[in-house]
Amino acid sequence: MKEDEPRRATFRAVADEVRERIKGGTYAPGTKLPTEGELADQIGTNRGTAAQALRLLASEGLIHKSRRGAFVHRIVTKILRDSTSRYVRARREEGQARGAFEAEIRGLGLTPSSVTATHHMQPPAWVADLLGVDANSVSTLARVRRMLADDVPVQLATSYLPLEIAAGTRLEEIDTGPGGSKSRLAELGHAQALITEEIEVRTPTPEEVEALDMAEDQRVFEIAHIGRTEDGRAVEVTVHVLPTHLWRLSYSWPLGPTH
Amino acid sequence: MKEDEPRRATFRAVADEVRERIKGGTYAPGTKLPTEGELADQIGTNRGTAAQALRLLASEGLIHKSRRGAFVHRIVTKILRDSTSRYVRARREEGQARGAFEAEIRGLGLTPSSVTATHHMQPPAWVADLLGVDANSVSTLARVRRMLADDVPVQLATSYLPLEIAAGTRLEEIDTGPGGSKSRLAELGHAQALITEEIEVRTPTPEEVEALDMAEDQRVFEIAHIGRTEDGRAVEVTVHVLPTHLWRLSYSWPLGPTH
DNA sequence: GAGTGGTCTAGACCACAGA
DNA sequence: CTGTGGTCTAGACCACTCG
Repeated sequence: MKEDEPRRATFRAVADEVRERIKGGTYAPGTKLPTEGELADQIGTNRGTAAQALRLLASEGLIHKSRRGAFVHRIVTKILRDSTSRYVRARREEGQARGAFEAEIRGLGLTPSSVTATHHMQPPAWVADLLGVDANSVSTLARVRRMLADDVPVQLATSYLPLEIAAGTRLEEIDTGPGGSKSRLAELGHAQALITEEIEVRTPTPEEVEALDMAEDQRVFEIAHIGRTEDGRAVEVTVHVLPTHLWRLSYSWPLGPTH
Repeated sequence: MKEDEPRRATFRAVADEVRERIKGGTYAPGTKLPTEGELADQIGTNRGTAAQALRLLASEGLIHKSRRGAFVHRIVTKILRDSTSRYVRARREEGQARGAFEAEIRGLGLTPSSVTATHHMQPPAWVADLLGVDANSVSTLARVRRMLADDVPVQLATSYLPLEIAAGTRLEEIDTGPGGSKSRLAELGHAQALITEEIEVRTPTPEEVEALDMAEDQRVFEIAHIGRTEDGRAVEVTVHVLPTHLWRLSYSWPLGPTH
């Protein structure tokens, strides 16, 4: 025998077991799981090991822990963010007013909601650099959104727009109207022609843990979305933060001749 | 006082401290860190807590643990994978022969290398479905690659090509020649016109933990890359697996009129 | 006040790698 | 053989939430 299995650690085996039950439907979404103590008794180990198993599942986003106990996460499927088509007008109108996000959530049979706030603020240095505005003064309008699906927070997004463009326009209002901010920018003479998105995965900040109701050892996508006009000037920078266990991202593009 | 800080857990504080030293350069890449026992003594706690701190850093990909101790990871920067431009001919030739990957790694001053193998194999069901081949027989050519940067494994990729297209061609060979498999497919009358990439983040499988030399609680990007011809037929499916702590992804695309 | 998870302590045994 | 991390045990105290 060439392969001697190194023995599956107890906490991993327990996690595997519970994971199967969740994916198999034995534990439905929203169900309360056994407490750490109960689980420890059931599997004949101590609380520390049971806790380790649950922590593993929580870090994967399968379960949600609170002071009241551990529960199967209410959203088990992944939401698709089709980045390429979500800014196309026809697509945005499918889901009505608030745009691409609503369509994405309704597509799963969930109910979207969101809270938006706007501020005038000093932008992060890298954003100021991109937008060509002053990094040391209040030079941008920030549109901050928190989005939910069936009351589960699923995304945070902050858009930065140069105040010299956005000040006093409908972009300052909570509802930017049909087509959203991209349409308003276009009307103001700043139609976007090229989009770039850069994606990283990292651990959430304490604020994100709070706002997205997640565990510190989960991960988020940080998507830096940059909109540029025909002449190459960046007129919008949006930072999207999404728990990785809730989303799939999709991109499509045409490929020119390869030879 | 409205905000009473809930006290930073010891293991998090220790992790913060070590993280700072790594990012600040006090601990250079490749340096050996204190052992769990030493660390515990230094901070006046026990081994379990020190281990918890190091485990946190390892899960972030900042350090690498082995039986010989914990070391600062040899690659601290993130490698940029510019998905949109990496398949453009001009870009691929910058880095020479093996294509986009070489350019990405050399751009960071690292030395790329890779190992490739090819097999005839039965494809996963979803791949068979996309390619329109039989899921229950040996219907695809699989090109399996393991890529390294300065001897650190950084990516696994498996390409599936329909055997009816690839059998007996240069696509079966280890080196597919200038321009890579996309160019060979084009020469065979299957030029790709539309690319789709779908991205998820998940925990690595045991095989990936082994092949990528990572910890079980780190994360990988799984990128499903699909190449379609002008008439919409999928002729190539490649699954890329990349540790999230080593890569940034970038996509760009033109935006049509928004109003 | 009782239940629950978050964290810490102070031990223990094991497998594996290097000397 | 020795040092190291991987894991487990069996306790403990705390803060928060609920009834």
